[in-house]
Amino acid sequence: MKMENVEPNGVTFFYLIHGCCKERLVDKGRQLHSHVIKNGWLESNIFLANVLVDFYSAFGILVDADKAFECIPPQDVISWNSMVSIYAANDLLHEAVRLFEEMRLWDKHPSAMSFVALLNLSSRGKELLFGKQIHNFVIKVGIDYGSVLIQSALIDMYGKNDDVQSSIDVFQCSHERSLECCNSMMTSLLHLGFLQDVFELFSWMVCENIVFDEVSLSSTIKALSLYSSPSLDNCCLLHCCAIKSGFDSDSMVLCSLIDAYSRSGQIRFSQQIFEALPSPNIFGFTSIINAYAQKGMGYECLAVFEEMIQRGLKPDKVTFLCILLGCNHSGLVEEGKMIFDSMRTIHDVYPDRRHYSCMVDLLGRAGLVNEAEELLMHASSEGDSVMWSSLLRSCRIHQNEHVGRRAAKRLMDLEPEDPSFWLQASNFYSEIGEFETAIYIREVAVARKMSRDIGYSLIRVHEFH
DNA sequence: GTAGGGTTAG
Repeated sequence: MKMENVEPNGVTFFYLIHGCCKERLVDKGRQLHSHVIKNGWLESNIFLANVLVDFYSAFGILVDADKAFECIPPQDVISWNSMVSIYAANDLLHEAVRLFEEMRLWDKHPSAMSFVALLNLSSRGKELLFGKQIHNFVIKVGIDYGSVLIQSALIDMYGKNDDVQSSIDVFQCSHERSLECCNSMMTSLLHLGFLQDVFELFSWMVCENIVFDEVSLSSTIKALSLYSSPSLDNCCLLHCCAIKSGFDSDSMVLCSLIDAYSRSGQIRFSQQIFEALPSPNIFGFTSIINAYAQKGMGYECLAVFEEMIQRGLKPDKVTFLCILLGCNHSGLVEEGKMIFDSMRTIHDVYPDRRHYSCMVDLLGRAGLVNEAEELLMHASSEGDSVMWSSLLRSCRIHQNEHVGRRAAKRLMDLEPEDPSFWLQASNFYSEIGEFETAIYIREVAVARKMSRDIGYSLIRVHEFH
Protein backbone atom coordinates (compact mmCIF):
# COMPACT_ATOMS: atom_id res chain seq x y z
CA MET A 1 0.00 0.00 0.00
CA LYS A 2 1.33 3.41 -0.91
CA MET A 3 0.69 6.31 1.36
CA GLU A 4 -0.19 9.51 -0.40
CA ASN A 5 0.61 13.00 0.81
CA VAL A 6 2.15 11.55 3.95
CA GLU A 7 5.88 11.41 4.30
CA PRO A 8 6.93 8.18 6.06
CA ASN A 9 9.37 8.74 8.89
CA GLY A 10 11.28 6.72 11.47
CA VAL A 11 8.11 5.85 13.36
CA THR A 12 6.50 4.50 10.19
CA PHE A 13 9.53 2.34 9.55
CA PHE A 14 9.54 1.19 13.14
CA TYR A 15 6.07 -0.29 12.64
CA LEU A 16 6.95 -1.69 9.21
CA ILE A 17 9.99 -3.57 10.51
CA HIS A 18 7.99 -4.76 13.49
CA GLY A 19 5.44 -6.10 11.01
CA CYS A 20 8.12 -7.90 8.98
CA CYS A 21 9.23 -9.54 12.19
CA LYS A 22 5.74 -10.83 12.94
CA GLU A 23 4.92 -11.83 9.38
CA ARG A 24 8.31 -13.49 8.85
CA LEU A 25 9.20 -11.28 5.86
CA VAL A 26 12.96 -11.40 5.94
CA ASP A 27 13.68 -9.88 2.50
CA LYS A 28 11.23 -7.06 2.99
CA GLY A 29 12.79 -6.27 6.36
CA ARG A 30 16.25 -6.11 4.83
CA GLN A 31 15.00 -3.66 2.18
CA LEU A 32 13.51 -1.49 4.90
CA HIS A 33 16.79 -1.65 6.80
CA SER A 34 18.73 -0.22 3.84
CA HIS A 35 16.11 2.46 3.49
CA VAL A 36 16.57 3.39 7.13
CA ILE A 37 20.35 3.64 6.63
CA LYS A 38 19.93 5.80 3.52
CA ASN A 39 17.76 8.21 5.45
CA GLY A 40 20.20 8.37 8.32
CA TRP A 41 17.52 7.54 10.88
CA LEU A 42 19.49 4.90 12.72
CA GLU A 43 21.64 7.38 14.62
CA SER A 44 18.72 9.44 15.79
CA ASN A 45 16.16 6.80 16.60
CA ILE A 46 16.99 4.23 19.25
CA PHE A 47 13.56 2.57 18.83
CA LEU A 48 14.33 1.89 15.21
CA ALA A 49 17.77 0.55 15.97
CA ASN A 50 16.41 -1.74 18.66
CA VAL A 51 13.66 -3.14 16.49
CA LEU A 52 16.30 -3.98 13.87
CA VAL A 53 18.27 -5.95 16.45
CA ASP A 54 15.09 -7.88 17.26
CA PHE A 55 14.25 -8.34 13.60
CA TYR A 56 17.55 -10.07 12.81
CA SER A 57 17.46 -12.10 15.96
CA ALA A 58 13.93 -13.31 15.17
CA PHE A 59 15.34 -14.87 12.02
CA GLY A 60 18.37 -16.23 13.83
CA ILE A 61 20.68 -13.98 11.80
CA LEU A 62 23.04 -13.39 14.65
CA VAL A 63 25.72 -11.66 12.60
CA ASP A 64 23.36 -8.95 11.39
CA ALA A 65 21.75 -8.55 14.81
CA ASP A 66 25.25 -8.01 16.12
CA LYS A 67 26.01 -5.47 13.38
CA ALA A 68 22.76 -3.60 14.03
CA PHE A 69 23.62 -3.54 17.74
CA GLU A 70 27.08 -2.14 17.08
CA CYS A 71 25.56 0.61 14.90
CA ILE A 72 23.48 1.99 17.73
CA PRO A 73 25.53 4.90 19.04
CA PRO A 74 24.55 4.96 22.71
CA GLN A 75 22.89 1.59 23.29
CA ASP A 76 20.21 1.67 25.95
CA VAL A 77 19.24 -1.03 28.41
CA ILE A 78 16.76 -2.50 25.93
CA SER A 79 19.43 -2.89 23.26
CA TRP A 80 21.70 -4.62 25.76
CA ASN A 81 18.95 -6.90 27.01
CA SER A 82 18.00 -7.86 23.47
CA MET A 83 21.56 -8.85 22.67
CA VAL A 84 21.97 -10.80 25.91
CA SER A 85 18.71 -12.65 25.13
CA ILE A 86 19.87 -13.37 21.60
CA TYR A 87 23.15 -14.83 22.80
CA ALA A 88 21.23 -16.81 25.40
CA ALA A 89 18.83 -18.17 22.76
CA ASN A 90 21.80 -19.26 20.68
CA ASP A 91 23.46 -20.94 23.67
CA LEU A 92 26.37 -18.51 23.62
CA LEU A 93 26.81 -18.34 27.37
CA HIS A 94 30.20 -16.66 27.39
CA GLU A 95 29.20 -13.96 24.93
CA ALA A 96 26.07 -13.19 26.93
CA VAL A 97 27.97 -12.93 30.19
CA ARG A 98 30.68 -10.81 28.54
CA LEU A 99 28.03 -8.44 27.24
CA PHE A 100 26.36 -8.24 30.64
CA GLU A 101 29.70 -7.38 32.25
CA GLU A 102 30.35 -4.81 29.54
CA MET A 103 26.95 -3.32 30.19
CA ARG A 104 27.82 -2.79 33.84
CA LEU A 105 31.16 -1.28 32.90
CA TRP A 106 29.29 1.23 30.80
CA ASP A 107 27.23 1.99 33.86
CA LYS A 108 24.00 0.93 32.24
CA HIS A 109 21.72 -0.22 35.00
CA PRO A 110 20.36 -3.69 34.39
CA SER A 111 16.58 -4.00 34.44
CA ALA A 112 14.41 -6.92 35.49
CA MET A 113 14.63 -8.10 31.88
CA SER A 114 18.41 -8.25 32.02
CA PHE A 115 18.13 -10.75 34.85
CA VAL A 116 15.40 -12.71 33.13
CA ALA A 117 17.68 -13.07 30.09
CA LEU A 118 20.54 -14.30 32.27
CA LEU A 119 18.30 -16.71 34.20
CA ASN A 120 17.07 -18.14 30.92
CA LEU A 121 20.65 -18.59 29.93
CA SER A 122 21.34 -20.68 33.00
CA SER A 123 18.12 -22.68 32.44
CA ARG A 124 19.13 -23.53 28.90
CA GLY A 125 22.74 -24.20 29.68
CA LYS A 126 22.03 -26.19 32.85
CA GLU A 127 24.25 -23.79 34.77
CA LEU A 128 22.84 -24.04 38.29
CA LEU A 129 25.75 -22.28 39.94
CA PHE A 130 25.52 -19.37 37.54
CA GLY A 131 21.76 -19.22 38.09
CA LYS A 132 22.24 -19.10 41.86
CA GLN A 133 24.73 -16.28 41.46
CA ILE A 134 22.19 -14.35 39.43
CA HIS A 135 19.56 -15.08 42.09
CA ASN A 136 21.84 -13.65 44.82
CA PHE A 137 22.73 -10.73 42.62
CA VAL A 138 19.06 -9.91 42.07
CA ILE A 139 18.45 -9.95 45.84
CA LYS A 140 21.53 -7.78 46.42
CA VAL A 141 20.66 -5.23 43.77
CA GLY A 142 17.07 -5.36 44.89
CA ILE A 143 15.73 -4.47 41.50
CA ASP A 144 12.25 -5.78 40.93
CA TYR A 145 12.95 -8.84 42.99
CA GLY A 146 9.28 -9.23 43.53
CA SER A 147 8.36 -8.97 39.90
CA VAL A 148 6.42 -11.84 38.42
CA LEU A 149 8.85 -11.96 35.53
CA ILE A 150 11.85 -12.61 37.70
CA GLN A 151 9.98 -14.99 39.99
CA SER A 152 8.78 -17.14 37.13
CA ALA A 153 12.22 -17.11 35.51
CA LEU A 154 13.71 -18.26 38.83
CA ILE A 155 11.15 -21.04 39.24
CA ASP A 156 11.94 -22.18 35.73
CA MET A 157 15.70 -21.92 36.24
CA TYR A 158 15.67 -24.12 39.35
CA GLY A 159 13.29 -26.56 37.70
CA LYS A 160 15.45 -26.91 34.59
CA ASN A 161 18.48 -27.46 36.80
CA ASP A 162 16.64 -30.26 38.72
CA ASP A 163 16.58 -28.35 42.00
CA VAL A 164 12.90 -28.84 42.73
CA GLN A 165 13.05 -27.64 46.33
CA SER A 166 14.50 -24.23 45.41
CA SER A 167 11.94 -23.99 42.64
CA ILE A 168 9.12 -24.61 45.16
CA ASP A 169 10.71 -22.20 47.67
CA VAL A 170 10.69 -19.39 45.13
CA PHE A 171 7.11 -20.27 44.14
CA GLN A 172 5.88 -20.19 47.72
CA CYS A 173 7.47 -16.78 48.32
CA SER A 174 6.23 -15.45 45.01
CA HIS A 175 3.00 -14.04 43.77
CA GLU A 176 1.50 -17.47 44.14
CA ARG A 177 -1.65 -16.35 42.54
CA SER A 178 -0.01 -15.22 39.34
CA LEU A 179 -0.61 -17.29 36.24
CA GLU A 180 3.02 -16.81 35.22
CA CYS A 181 4.43 -18.33 38.41
CA CYS A 182 1.86 -21.16 38.46
CA ASN A 183 2.72 -22.10 34.89
CA SER A 184 6.44 -22.02 35.55
CA MET A 185 5.91 -24.17 38.63
CA MET A 186 3.79 -26.62 36.66
CA THR A 187 6.33 -26.99 33.87
CA SER A 188 9.08 -27.48 36.44
CA LEU A 189 7.10 -30.20 38.23
CA LEU A 190 6.27 -31.83 34.92
CA HIS A 191 9.86 -31.72 33.78
CA LEU A 192 10.98 -33.32 37.03
CA GLY A 193 8.30 -36.01 36.95
CA PHE A 194 6.20 -34.84 39.93
CA LEU A 195 3.01 -35.61 38.04
CA GLN A 196 0.65 -35.77 41.00
CA ASP A 197 1.79 -32.30 42.06
CA VAL A 198 0.96 -30.94 38.61
CA PHE A 199 -2.66 -32.08 39.06
CA GLU A 200 -2.79 -30.67 42.57
CA LEU A 201 -1.49 -27.32 41.44
CA PHE A 202 -4.00 -27.24 38.61
CA SER A 203 -6.87 -28.08 40.98
CA TRP A 204 -5.63 -25.44 43.38
CA MET A 205 -5.71 -22.85 40.60
CA VAL A 206 -9.28 -23.81 39.74
CA CYS A 207 -10.37 -23.69 43.41
CA GLU A 208 -8.69 -20.34 43.92
CA ASN A 209 -10.30 -18.92 40.80
CA ILE A 210 -6.96 -18.29 39.15
CA VAL A 211 -7.79 -18.21 35.47
CA PHE A 212 -5.64 -20.85 33.77
CA ASP A 213 -4.49 -20.64 30.18
CA GLU A 214 -3.54 -23.06 27.43
CA VAL A 215 -0.08 -23.60 28.92
CA SER A 216 -1.47 -24.65 32.33
CA LEU A 217 -3.97 -26.92 30.65
CA SER A 218 -1.56 -28.60 28.26
CA SER A 219 0.92 -29.15 31.10
CA THR A 220 -1.81 -30.91 33.09
CA ILE A 221 -2.82 -33.06 30.11
CA LYS A 222 0.83 -33.87 29.53
CA ALA A 223 1.16 -34.96 33.18
CA LEU A 224 -1.84 -37.21 32.67
CA SER A 225 -0.26 -38.74 29.55
CA LEU A 226 2.91 -39.50 31.41
CA TYR A 227 0.99 -41.68 33.85
CA SER A 228 1.60 -45.27 32.91
CA SER A 229 -1.98 -45.63 31.69
CA PRO A 230 -4.19 -42.59 31.99
CA SER A 231 -7.83 -43.41 32.51
CA LEU A 232 -10.32 -42.51 29.82
CA ASP A 233 -12.39 -40.67 32.42
CA ASN A 234 -9.55 -38.33 33.27
CA CYS A 235 -8.77 -37.72 29.60
CA CYS A 236 -12.43 -36.81 29.00
CA LEU A 237 -12.47 -34.61 32.07
CA LEU A 238 -9.56 -32.51 30.85
CA HIS A 239 -10.94 -32.52 27.32
CA CYS A 240 -14.20 -31.07 28.67
CA CYS A 241 -12.18 -28.55 30.61
CA ALA A 242 -10.51 -27.50 27.34
CA ILE A 243 -13.87 -27.13 25.61
CA LYS A 244 -15.41 -25.18 28.48
CA SER A 245 -12.47 -22.81 28.73
CA GLY A 246 -12.28 -22.30 24.98
CA PHE A 247 -8.80 -23.79 24.59
CA ASP A 248 -10.04 -26.67 22.45
CA SER A 249 -8.67 -25.09 19.32
CA ASP A 250 -5.19 -24.56 20.74
CA SER A 251 -2.62 -26.66 18.92
CA MET A 252 -0.61 -27.45 22.04
CA VAL A 253 -3.66 -28.55 24.02
CA LEU A 254 -4.92 -30.71 21.16
CA CYS A 255 -1.56 -32.39 20.63
CA SER A 256 -1.39 -33.34 24.29
CA LEU A 257 -4.94 -34.69 24.05
CA ILE A 258 -3.99 -36.85 21.04
CA ASP A 259 -1.20 -38.28 23.14
CA ALA A 260 -3.31 -38.74 26.28
CA TYR A 261 -6.19 -40.51 24.50
CA SER A 262 -3.89 -42.89 22.67
CA ARG A 263 -2.12 -43.79 25.90
CA SER A 264 -5.46 -44.44 27.54
CA GLY A 265 -6.07 -46.99 24.81
CA GLN A 266 -8.61 -44.90 22.90
CA ILE A 267 -6.80 -44.24 19.68
CA ARG A 268 -10.06 -43.50 17.88
CA PHE A 269 -10.44 -40.37 20.01
CA SER A 270 -6.92 -39.35 19.06
CA GLN A 271 -7.91 -39.88 15.43
CA GLN A 272 -11.02 -37.78 15.83
CA ILE A 273 -9.08 -34.91 17.35
CA PHE A 274 -6.46 -35.09 14.64
CA GLU A 275 -9.05 -35.16 11.87
CA ALA A 276 -10.79 -32.14 13.36
CA LEU A 277 -7.61 -30.06 13.45
CA PRO A 278 -8.27 -27.10 11.14
CA SER A 279 -4.74 -26.97 9.77
CA PRO A 280 -2.51 -29.53 11.42
CA ASN A 281 1.10 -28.48 11.81
CA ILE A 282 4.17 -30.67 12.15
CA PHE A 283 3.39 -31.21 15.86
CA GLY A 284 -0.13 -32.41 15.09
CA PHE A 285 1.07 -34.82 12.42
CA THR A 286 3.88 -36.13 14.57
CA SER A 287 1.51 -36.61 17.51
CA ILE A 288 -0.80 -38.85 15.54
CA ILE A 289 2.12 -40.70 13.89
CA ASN A 290 3.52 -41.31 17.35
CA ALA A 291 0.14 -42.54 18.60
CA TYR A 292 -0.09 -45.02 15.70
CA ALA A 293 3.52 -46.06 16.19
CA GLN A 294 2.97 -46.94 19.85
CA LYS A 295 -0.02 -49.07 18.89
CA GLY A 296 1.93 -50.92 16.19
CA MET A 297 -0.16 -49.37 13.40
CA GLY A 298 2.71 -49.03 10.94
CA TYR A 299 0.65 -48.63 7.78
CA GLU A 300 -1.38 -45.83 9.35
CA CYS A 301 1.90 -44.08 10.26
CA LEU A 302 3.01 -44.27 6.64
CA ALA A 303 -0.34 -43.04 5.31
CA VAL A 304 -0.35 -40.00 7.61
CA PHE A 305 3.27 -39.31 6.72
CA GLU A 306 2.33 -39.34 3.04
CA GLU A 307 -0.49 -36.88 3.71
CA MET A 308 1.88 -34.64 5.61
CA ILE A 309 4.31 -34.53 2.68
CA GLN A 310 1.49 -33.81 0.24
CA ARG A 311 0.48 -30.83 2.33
CA GLY A 312 3.98 -29.46 1.95
CA LEU A 313 5.01 -29.84 5.59
CA LYS A 314 8.63 -30.63 6.28
CA PRO A 315 9.16 -33.60 8.59
CA ASP A 316 11.97 -33.32 11.13
CA LYS A 317 14.03 -35.69 13.28
CA VAL A 318 11.19 -36.40 15.71
CA THR A 319 8.73 -37.17 12.90
CA PHE A 320 11.16 -39.66 11.38
CA LEU A 321 11.88 -41.26 14.70
CA CYS A 322 8.15 -41.86 15.23
CA ILE A 323 7.66 -43.34 11.76
CA LEU A 324 10.66 -45.64 12.18
CA LEU A 325 9.31 -46.75 15.56
CA GLY A 326 5.99 -47.44 13.85
CA CYS A 327 7.72 -49.54 11.18
CA ASN A 328 9.70 -51.32 13.88
CA HIS A 329 6.64 -52.17 15.99
CA SER A 330 4.85 -53.46 12.92
CA GLY A 331 7.78 -55.31 11.37
CA LEU A 332 7.70 -53.19 8.20
CA VAL A 333 11.32 -53.78 7.20
CA GLU A 334 11.37 -52.62 3.59
CA GLU A 335 9.26 -49.56 4.37
CA GLY A 336 11.51 -48.68 7.32
CA LYS A 337 14.62 -48.97 5.16
CA MET A 338 13.07 -46.78 2.51
CA ILE A 339 12.05 -44.11 5.01
CA PHE A 340 15.47 -44.20 6.66
CA ASP A 341 17.25 -43.74 3.32
CA SER A 342 14.88 -40.96 2.29
CA MET A 343 15.73 -38.92 5.38
CA ARG A 344 19.05 -37.82 3.97
CA THR A 345 18.43 -38.15 0.25
CA ILE A 346 15.01 -36.52 -0.02
CA HIS A 347 14.23 -34.64 3.19
CA ASP A 348 17.65 -33.33 4.17
CA VAL A 349 17.27 -34.57 7.73
CA TYR A 350 20.33 -36.23 9.19
CA PRO A 351 19.73 -39.35 11.28
CA ASP A 352 21.18 -39.34 14.78
CA ARG A 353 21.85 -42.09 17.31
CA ARG A 354 18.15 -42.63 18.01
CA HIS A 355 17.33 -43.28 14.36
CA TYR A 356 20.28 -45.63 13.95
CA SER A 357 19.33 -47.41 17.14
CA CYS A 358 15.78 -47.92 15.90
CA MET A 359 17.02 -49.23 12.54
CA VAL A 360 19.49 -51.63 14.17
CA ASP A 361 16.59 -53.01 16.17
CA LEU A 362 14.30 -53.18 13.15
CA LEU A 363 16.85 -55.00 10.98
CA GLY A 364 17.95 -57.27 13.79
CA ARG A 365 14.42 -58.35 14.69
CA ALA A 366 13.85 -59.19 11.04
CA GLY A 367 16.89 -61.46 11.10
CA LEU A 368 19.05 -59.14 8.99
CA VAL A 369 21.74 -59.27 11.62
CA ASN A 370 24.71 -58.59 9.35
CA GLU A 371 23.00 -55.58 7.86
CA ALA A 372 22.17 -54.33 11.35
CA GLU A 373 25.79 -54.67 12.45
CA GLU A 374 26.99 -52.84 9.36
CA LEU A 375 24.61 -49.97 10.08
CA LEU A 376 25.64 -49.90 13.73
CA MET A 377 29.28 -49.58 12.76
CA HIS A 378 28.28 -46.84 10.38
CA ALA A 379 26.47 -44.95 13.14
CA SER A 380 29.73 -44.56 15.02
CA SER A 381 32.95 -46.51 15.28
CA GLU A 382 32.13 -47.33 18.89
CA GLY A 383 28.41 -47.90 18.70
CA ASP A 384 26.59 -47.65 21.99
CA SER A 385 25.53 -50.27 24.48
CA VAL A 386 21.82 -49.95 23.66
CA MET A 387 22.49 -50.76 20.01
CA TRP A 388 24.87 -53.63 20.77
CA SER A 389 22.43 -55.02 23.29
CA SER A 390 19.62 -54.92 20.77
CA LEU A 391 21.87 -56.58 18.19
CA LEU A 392 22.87 -59.28 20.65
CA ARG A 393 19.21 -59.99 21.40
CA SER A 394 18.58 -60.38 17.69
CA CYS A 395 21.59 -62.69 17.38
CA ARG A 396 20.14 -64.87 20.14
CA ILE A 397 16.74 -65.05 18.49
CA HIS A 398 18.14 -65.69 15.02
CA GLN A 399 21.04 -67.80 16.25
CA ASN A 400 23.80 -65.85 14.60
CA GLU A 401 26.82 -67.01 16.56
CA HIS A 402 29.37 -65.08 14.59
CA VAL A 403 27.93 -61.58 15.00
CA GLY A 404 26.68 -62.46 18.48
CA ARG A 405 30.20 -63.08 19.78
CA ARG A 406 31.31 -59.68 18.57
CA ALA A 407 28.24 -58.01 20.05
CA ALA A 408 28.74 -59.72 23.44
CA LYS A 409 32.39 -58.69 23.53
CA ARG A 410 31.63 -55.08 22.58
CA LEU A 411 28.85 -54.89 25.11
CA MET A 412 31.09 -56.01 27.97
CA ASP A 413 33.87 -53.69 26.84
CA LEU A 414 31.49 -50.75 26.74
CA GLU A 415 29.74 -51.55 30.02
CA PRO A 416 32.27 -53.17 32.35
CA GLU A 417 30.34 -51.95 35.38
CA ASP A 418 26.82 -52.91 34.37
CA PRO A 419 25.97 -56.51 35.36
CA SER A 420 22.74 -56.56 33.35
CA PHE A 421 24.66 -56.39 30.07
CA TRP A 422 27.08 -59.07 31.30
CA LEU A 423 24.18 -61.34 32.19
CA GLN A 424 22.79 -60.81 28.70
CA ALA A 425 26.17 -61.82 27.28
CA SER A 426 26.24 -64.85 29.57
CA ASN A 427 22.80 -65.94 28.37
CA PHE A 428 23.99 -65.69 24.80
CA TYR A 429 26.90 -68.02 25.48
CA SER A 430 24.59 -70.58 27.13
CA GLU A 431 22.35 -70.37 24.11
CA ILE A 432 25.19 -71.33 21.76
CA GLY A 433 26.31 -74.11 24.10
CA GLU A 434 29.46 -72.50 25.54
CA PHE A 435 28.49 -73.14 29.11
CA GLU A 436 31.90 -72.59 30.66
CA THR A 437 32.19 -69.12 29.22
CA ALA A 438 28.59 -68.39 30.21
CA ILE A 439 29.26 -69.43 33.83
CA TYR A 440 32.52 -67.49 33.95
CA ILE A 441 30.87 -64.26 32.74
CA ARG A 442 27.98 -64.72 35.13
CA GLU A 443 30.34 -65.15 38.07
CA VAL A 444 32.29 -62.03 37.13
CA ALA A 445 29.03 -60.09 36.78
CA VAL A 446 27.74 -61.26 40.15
CA ALA A 447 31.08 -60.50 41.81
CA ARG A 448 31.12 -57.02 40.34
CA LYS A 449 27.56 -56.40 41.39
CA MET A 450 28.39 -57.55 44.94
CA SER A 451 31.51 -55.47 45.18
CA ARG A 452 29.59 -52.51 43.87
CA ASP A 453 26.76 -53.09 46.33
CA ILE A 454 29.10 -53.59 49.27
CA GLY A 455 31.26 -50.71 48.25
CA TYR A 456 34.63 -52.40 48.00
CA SER A 457 36.02 -55.26 46.03
CA LEU A 458 35.77 -58.69 47.65
CA ILE A 459 36.87 -60.73 44.72
CA ARG A 460 39.73 -60.08 42.41
CA VAL A 461 38.16 -59.73 39.01
CA HIS A 462 40.08 -61.04 36.05
CA GLU A 463 39.63 -59.42 32.71
CA PHE A 464 37.63 -61.49 30.34
CA HIS A 465 39.16 -62.05 26.91
C1' DG B 1 2.51 8.68 17.99
C1' DT B 2 7.10 3.99 18.51
C1' DA B 3 9.97 -1.21 22.46
C1' DG B 4 12.34 -5.63 25.06
C1' DG B 5 9.53 -9.75 28.44
C1' DG B 6 7.82 -15.62 31.99
C1' DT B 7 5.79 -20.69 30.91
C1' DT B 8 5.01 -23.40 25.56
C1' DA B 9 4.14 -29.48 22.25
C1' DG B 10 5.31 -34.24 18.79
